[in-house]
Order: sequence, then C-alpha cells, then structure tokens
Amino acid sequence: MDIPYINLVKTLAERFEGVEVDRTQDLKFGDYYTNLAFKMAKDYKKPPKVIAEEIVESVNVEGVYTEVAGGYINFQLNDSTLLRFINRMAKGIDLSKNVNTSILVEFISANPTGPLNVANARAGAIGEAIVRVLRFLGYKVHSEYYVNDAGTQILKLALSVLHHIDKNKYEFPEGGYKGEYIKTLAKLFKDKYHSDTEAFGREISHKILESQKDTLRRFGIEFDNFVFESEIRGSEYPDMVIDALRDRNLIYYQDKEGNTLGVGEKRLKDIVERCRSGYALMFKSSDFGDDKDRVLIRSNGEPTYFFCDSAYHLHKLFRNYDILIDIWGPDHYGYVQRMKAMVEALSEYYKLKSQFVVIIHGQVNLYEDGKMIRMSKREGKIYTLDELLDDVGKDAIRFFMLLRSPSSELNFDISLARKFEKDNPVYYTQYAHARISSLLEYARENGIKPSRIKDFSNDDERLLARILQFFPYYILKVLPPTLRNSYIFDHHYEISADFSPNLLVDYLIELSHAYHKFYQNNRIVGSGRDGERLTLSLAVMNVIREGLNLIGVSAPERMVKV
RNA sequence: GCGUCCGUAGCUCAGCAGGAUAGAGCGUCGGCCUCCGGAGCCGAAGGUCGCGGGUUCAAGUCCCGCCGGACGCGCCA
Repeated sequence: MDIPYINLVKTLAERFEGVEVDRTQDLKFGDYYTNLAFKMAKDYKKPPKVIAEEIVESVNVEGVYTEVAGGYINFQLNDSTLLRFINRMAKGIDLSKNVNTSILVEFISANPTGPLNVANARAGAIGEAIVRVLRFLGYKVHSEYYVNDAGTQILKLALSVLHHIDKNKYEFPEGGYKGEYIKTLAKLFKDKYHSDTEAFGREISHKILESQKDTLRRFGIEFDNFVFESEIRGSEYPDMVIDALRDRNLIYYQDKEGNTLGVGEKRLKDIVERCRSGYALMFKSSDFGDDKDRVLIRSNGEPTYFFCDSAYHLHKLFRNYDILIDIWGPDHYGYVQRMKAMVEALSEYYKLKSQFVVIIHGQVNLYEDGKMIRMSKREGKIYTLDELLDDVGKDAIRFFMLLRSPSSELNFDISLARKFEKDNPVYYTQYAHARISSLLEYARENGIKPSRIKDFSNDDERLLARILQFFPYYILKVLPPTLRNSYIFDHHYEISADFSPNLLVDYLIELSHAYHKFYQNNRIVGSGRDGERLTLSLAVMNVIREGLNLIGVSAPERMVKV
C-alpha cells in the first residue's frame, strides 16, 4: 500500500540522512514538517531560513505541497494525493510488508498460584497491543507466557491447599496462599493427594493456569505459546547456563561469611551438592553493570528464580528471534540489570544474536468512589481481573489500560468506569464507528452506494481526510524510533523499549471527534455528495475498526443501551 | 543511602532521540435537535510545564543540584 507519509520520509531521506518528519502541531502549518534546516544551520553557518529554501529547491516531493516558514519546512499533501489515499483506505487498510524481523513478546507470566489481577491486565493490554501492531506491520511475532510451575511457591501452594483439606495433618505454611480460591481447590483436589507434594503442587498450579486462560479468553488474549518452568528445569538449559558461565569465569561460590571459592565441578549436580555444604553459587553480574553479584543456587541447594529464568532466557535465545521483548511489572525494576547481564553473557558465549529489551510498566492503582483500594496478595485481598471484567467489561479495561504511556502509573477508578455510559472515551470512539455503520445501513436502504471521491466540496471534508491520513503515522508512532526507522528503510537498528500504544489510542479519540464534528455539520444522504461522503465515512470506519482491533477493543455495529 | 519512574489547567493525564502562540478528556459556566443515532456538536473561563542553575539561535523536552511522591534494592518470586 502506498503511504503518503512514508513516501515523504523516504524521498527526503534519500538526500538527507537522519531526517525527521513529524506531524505539525497545527494543521494550518500543513500536515508534516521537518526541522532539518535548523539542524544543518550550524554546520553550514547559514541562517536556517536560507538552508530551508535551498532544501526545498533541491528536492521535489511528488504530490506534496512544500513551504518554508522561518526555518521550518512544511509539507501538505496535495488534494490528489490525499484523495487517492482516502479512496484506497475506504477499501481497507493494509500496512503489512515483508519485514524480515522476528520478535518474541513475553508478557503477563503471572505465577500460577492465584487468579490474575489488575496489574496483569495492564501487562496484557500493553503486550497484546504491541503484538498486534507489530503483526499489522508485517513482523513475525509470537506471544509467550512463562509458567512458574516449580519451586518454593508451588510447594507453598500445595501446602496451603493441603491445610484446607486436613487442618490437623497440615500446618498452614509460612507465606502461604489465602483466599476463597484455595478452599475451592481444596475441595477439587481432596482425594487426589499423593506423597509427592511437589508434583501435587504442580497439578494444582496447572488447574489455576487453566482458569487464568479462561480469564485471558474473556479479556481477548490468546497466547501462541506457553513455556513451563518445570520443563525448563528438566531440560539441558540449566546445565548450559552453568557451562557458559564457568567457562567464562563468571561464577564462584560464596558462603554466608563472604568467603569465596572457585568452581571446579563440571556438572550441575555436583555444584548443587557443593552448595548444600553451605555455599551459594554466585553470578558475576557486576561485570556487566549490575550493582552486585547475584545468587544462582542457594546454600540449601535450591536454585533461585533468577537461575531458572536464566535457563528460560537461554531457551529463548536459542530460538533465534531477532528481538526478544519482556514486559514486566514494576516490582521487577531491580531485576532488569541482572537479566540483561545474564543475556549478554550467554549470548556472547553461545554466539546468539537476539536483541533483548525489557519494558517495565507502571503500577495500577485501583480507586473506588475516589478512594484508593489497598490490596494485599498475602491476605488474599486482591481485586481480580475477572471481577473487573464483570464490573466494567473488556473494552473499557483494554482502552483505559492503554490510555497512559506504559511506564507511568495508572489510576483506575472503578466506580467511574462502571458508570461510564457517557463521558467515556471508549464509548465515544465506539459510537463513531456505530454511527457510521448505521449510516451505511441507512444509505443502503435508500439505494445509495459509496463512490470514488474526485474532489473536496468544502473544508470540512478536506479536514477530516487530512486527519484520517495520519493513521499510518500513528501506527508507526507506537514503535520505538529506531524500530520505526527500520520498518521504513528496511535497515537494521538497535531497538529500545519505548513503545507507545497510548499515542494510537489518543489518535482514535481525535479521529472520532473529527468525524462527529463532520457529521454534525454535514448532511450525507441527500446532500448531493452522497456517494463521496459515504466513501469518506467508510474510510473513517475502517480506520477506527482497525485501530480498535489493534488495542483489543470491539468495534460494534450499534451501541446497545445498558 | 543507591537505582528507576513520576511532578504540566480544579481533577486525570498527553506532548519529550529540543523547534512555531503548551494540548486533550473530565469538571465548571453559556449555547445547539423540522433532518442520516444528541452516547453528539459549538463557545468561554482555567497553566511562571515542582524549584534553582547550565548547554543552545531555540528547553515542558537535554545536563547538574535541590524539593515532593511511588516503586525497587533478599541465599523471595
């Protein structure tokens, strides 16, 4: 598909490397602008205005009106360019190209010890939006969910359930799990206990995972792949982590007094034995910029979460994706450096080349009637995603979770969301879609069909079309700048974690507003411009439907009053 | 103490690999339905972009230092 914005950027980039083209802050300046002349002014020792004029004379962007204003160079699509694009958009929007980049996105990965919560909902909304946008552009993307179905928390889960099965026989474990769901599980697993507590815990956790999947289905998310910690533990990857780190001299033993010892043992089994004698196995993550070295195996012989996660990431690396994206909650801030250190160490050793980025999303604060709801996982006082789905529904949650930039905190007022029949940007946007849908039906009943737009009959039409054509620009804005450039120019860049799905959401609101305004002031059926305006409306509808779909929100044909 | 994120209109927040008079929604006030869905539209009021320095032709955006808030800093996950 021929995208005016991309054509513009490419034409300029042929002559001026690193040129940036952005949307103007006011449409009176045109559609796009570049500050290239300001940037060049210093090197060429000429006023920006003069340079701008020289640039404009030396490049000719087809189909675009170019103007120098001060040092700015403003671009406005000609009517013919704009019209061609709008007519095309009315038929459907396809931005996909054969991008030669594969990406794995891992997100949510909640412990299978309880129901999903609102923080998981945010991770899910962000992760799924990123996956869908990348796919829309043609990237080969897989989504993945890592299941921590092994280790101490699974043992605690088993014991928590056992306690409810037989209070006399089993003590409630320290830091065990509380909540109604534990009692439900106790009933379910009452007769299924066998002597292997760990396996019992794993079975319970898989049951919990099934209900998490049910929740995710309600939330509109289906993962491509699930990876189980229990399988990673039994695989060759833990050994391979050790092999790499030992060969690179990046591990050592340390006892609780701080005495250190080199690692002579070859096999993981023997290392674990050594650890049982009072030594922890340490990883020299400080060599890679971490604050301090990290424990891989505790002095009781138990591997840490970090060690298993390292093995899991080695597994990811071996699958040879170009890019690995992890989306973590704010409680994992302190974890980023050590994981990056580990991935770097392992990548070097095994000569694996995936780029690794971690997106940390901000926390979610729940409010009810203006007051913050304090949650405590330990006490089993959590507001679950299921409850939130019952309360406000999938669409509102998805939309609201993406309204803020991923890194910032998010205040979610349930009581506000609940009474959101009006004043809600979700409904506002959906309504624009439903309105057009209903308009098209009305037109159909009256035997009127969309027809090719050949010109604009007034500024309202032109203005709406200009906002409409920004869609690809905002899709690309969701990506970090470097990845965006790699899409446009087919170059390879190092990516960063700055994804901004919130910009797409804002755009959908803006476009909806533009359409409501257009609709308010312009009769469509019976205007004498029936077919043309239907086409314009159709293009808007396609964009809104596509945009909502990318953020996992439904685009209804009609709004149903609650 | 160290690290990360945040401090922008009464409220919730956009904008930040520097660029044109700082934007939106909600709330407040005032208007608009003979007509394709008023779940809509129009207008008004409202800001020394936490404070102080610095870099720059240009700083809400970058750098440094404060102040305030959240989170992280475990042989937990």
